[in-house]
Amino acid sequence: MEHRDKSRPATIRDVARRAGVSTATVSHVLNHSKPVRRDTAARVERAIRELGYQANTSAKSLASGRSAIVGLVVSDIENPFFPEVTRAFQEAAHLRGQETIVMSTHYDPVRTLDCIRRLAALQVAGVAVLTSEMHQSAMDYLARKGIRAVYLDVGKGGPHTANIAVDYSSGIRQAVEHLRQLGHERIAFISGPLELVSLRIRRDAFLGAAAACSIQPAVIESDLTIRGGYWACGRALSRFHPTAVMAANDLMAIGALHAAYDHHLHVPENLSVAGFDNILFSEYTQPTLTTVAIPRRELGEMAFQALWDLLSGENVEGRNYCLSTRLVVRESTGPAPHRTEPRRPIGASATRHDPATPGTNADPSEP
Amino acid sequence: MEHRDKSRPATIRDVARRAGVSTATVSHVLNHSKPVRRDTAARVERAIRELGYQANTSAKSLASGRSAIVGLVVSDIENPFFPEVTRAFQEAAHLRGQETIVMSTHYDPVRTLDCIRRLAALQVAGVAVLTSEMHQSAMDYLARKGIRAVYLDVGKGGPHTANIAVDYSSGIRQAVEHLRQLGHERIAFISGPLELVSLRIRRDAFLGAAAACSIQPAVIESDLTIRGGYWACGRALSRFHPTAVMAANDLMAIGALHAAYDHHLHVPENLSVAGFDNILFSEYTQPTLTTVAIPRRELGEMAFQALWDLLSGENVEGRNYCLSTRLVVRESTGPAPHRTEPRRPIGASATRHDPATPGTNADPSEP
DNA sequence: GTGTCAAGCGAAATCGGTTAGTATGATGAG
DNA sequence: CTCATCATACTAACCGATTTCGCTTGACAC
Repeated sequence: MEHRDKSRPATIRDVARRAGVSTATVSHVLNHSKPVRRDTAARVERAIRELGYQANTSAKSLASGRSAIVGLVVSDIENPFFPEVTRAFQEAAHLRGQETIVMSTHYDPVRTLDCIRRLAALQVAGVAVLTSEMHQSAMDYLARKGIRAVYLDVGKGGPHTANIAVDYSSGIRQAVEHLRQLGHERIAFISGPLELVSLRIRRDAFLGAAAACSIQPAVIESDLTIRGGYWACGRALSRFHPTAVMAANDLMAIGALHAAYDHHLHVPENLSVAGFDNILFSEYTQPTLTTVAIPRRELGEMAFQALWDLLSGENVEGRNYCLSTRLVVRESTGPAPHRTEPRRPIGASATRHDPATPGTNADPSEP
Repeated sequence: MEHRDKSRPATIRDVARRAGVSTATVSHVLNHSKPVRRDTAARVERAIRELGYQANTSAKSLASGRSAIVGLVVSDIENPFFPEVTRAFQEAAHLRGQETIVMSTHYDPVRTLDCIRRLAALQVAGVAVLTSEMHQSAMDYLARKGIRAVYLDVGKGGPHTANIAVDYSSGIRQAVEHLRQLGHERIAFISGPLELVSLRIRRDAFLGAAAACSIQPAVIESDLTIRGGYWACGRALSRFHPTAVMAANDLMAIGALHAAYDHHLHVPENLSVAGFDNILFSEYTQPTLTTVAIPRRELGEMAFQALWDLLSGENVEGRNYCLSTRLVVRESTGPAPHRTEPRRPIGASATRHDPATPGTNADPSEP
């Protein structure tokens, strides 16, 4: 029971007075910034406990020039991919006594810069930018301000910056080879907007793998949403006649699943579908989705770890980290329909439910 | 081109010097805290622009006693329900120049208190606690520290606190009545852990509505996950033989959909399924999910608005806000199977994929 | 011309920490 | 016994804003 309780919170001076030491000593006990004799430290700690003292973070960061807050910039917090990354990052940060401010850019480079500016104004110690949608100016800005930064998929780390490279190719190659082994020879790739760096990378990985397997590829650009995947798959089916489609993220793959359904195509008997990301829901679609997993928890943890290394080491030249991806085979991929057979069965026998399902489109057959 | 650029960032003193005024005046121009003559203000603003001055937030919050950061505490950032709420909140906050720190409690009251403590240490101006899983002590803590707070579903707002009440009952009643009109008389309710306040509220709403419609209810407790919903639905089917199940959230409803599938039950011909939350994916399940929508954007915006009112007004007695829910009918609910017929069809004719059985079920029309 | 009042502005204290630089006492060597 | 040396702890100058209080000035009434 402290009489201070009812007035304002205890300050470092209160603690110092009660422990019979100076504020400097209290500070050193708190931060282990200089050795303090055991018994002195004990007295200080006791005083801290008795007063329920909690350091004022504003004062701390004003005096020290850095706050105990780090920034995390992601593309889209509503894409189920990111909350998991965020959580892992945040938990790792918490273990080091750092709080995290999360900001979402919605894939817009201008917003990315805005977020970075706002974070800089908060005196954050460091920033992890887990979106590739960003102009060079954003990186320059952080470098100029001396703010440590971790990036995703953007070249090499430099001084005060690290980079995490996701090895999209390996997972995508696995997926393509998997499809090839199942006999697929025409595969459509549903990409996201190709002005986005990370999507160009995925597309190129796909094209590379396809070439290596002598598969005939097609690329359709869409917008990363379920609707976009639906639309793109419909388009691919009518123009390209693939036996399999692969989407650049799971949301679009889910859209593709629906498109197949509306085209009276069984998945995987008549059409194989593969996704990318391995979001939680990919395990619960009908049929469950074959997809390329990118380890989200690891990504979040690695991002913070990289940032922490930059923060704690002096002049650490930024390292480069790498994260691999791998194929997860589920039900949505299967053997390619036999070549000589028509790929699309006719009539009700292909429908999944009651044929009167609304939204059923006319048979999208092509010449 | 400022020569300061290469040294340290400009301070308020630099601005004052350049504008030929005192720091006090600069501060007043910045915060409109006192009237300043137009031409003086113009000089100050010009200096600010020329120096690229950005106020140091740490200093600001140290001096003023509050930071421009607000806290948002949610139950589970990985549940797709919350990112959307978060985003709306964050955008509303941004419009008022506030940054947001989001923390996730995973439905654990102890963590909730921990989050609140950490936020308090950051001198946040206010906190929105959008989880009901919290002990009284957490609210007391905030009250004692004088931190403005907005709560969800916990009684009335008090001094410096507001409350948002979600009207679960209306949406749930709509759902129950909807099912009753379709002829359902035995409905199982898949609840989440009943030690959680918000789930007791939902269960009670369900039981109340069921009683009013003379429906025979059953309640099964589960854990809010897809797996949990799967398990609970299986259990309900074997023990209670419902013609419809309603889940306390969409994730469990999705699990129920899968359970029905594995029990060879068509949805909705043999079993109707309804969810709660209207998460994005409920629109893309197979079949699409009938569910009770709770307006997420509105919730986020309302939460911030309530907080802002508490922050800007003096001594505003906390208001009570209310948010209504409404039923969204999709494909997963349909007429109850005819009473005199067996509820569970036998054999392959009930499977989803085998198409050879159009019209397998009796005409579900009622007498 | 004088008194009153408000508006506009500045000097300086303040917020609660950090951290150089310095003082103190104990210890050991010469 | 004296003087470095070392380990500890203190003094006090910051960090960059806000905010109180008092001073100057000009407008206006009488």
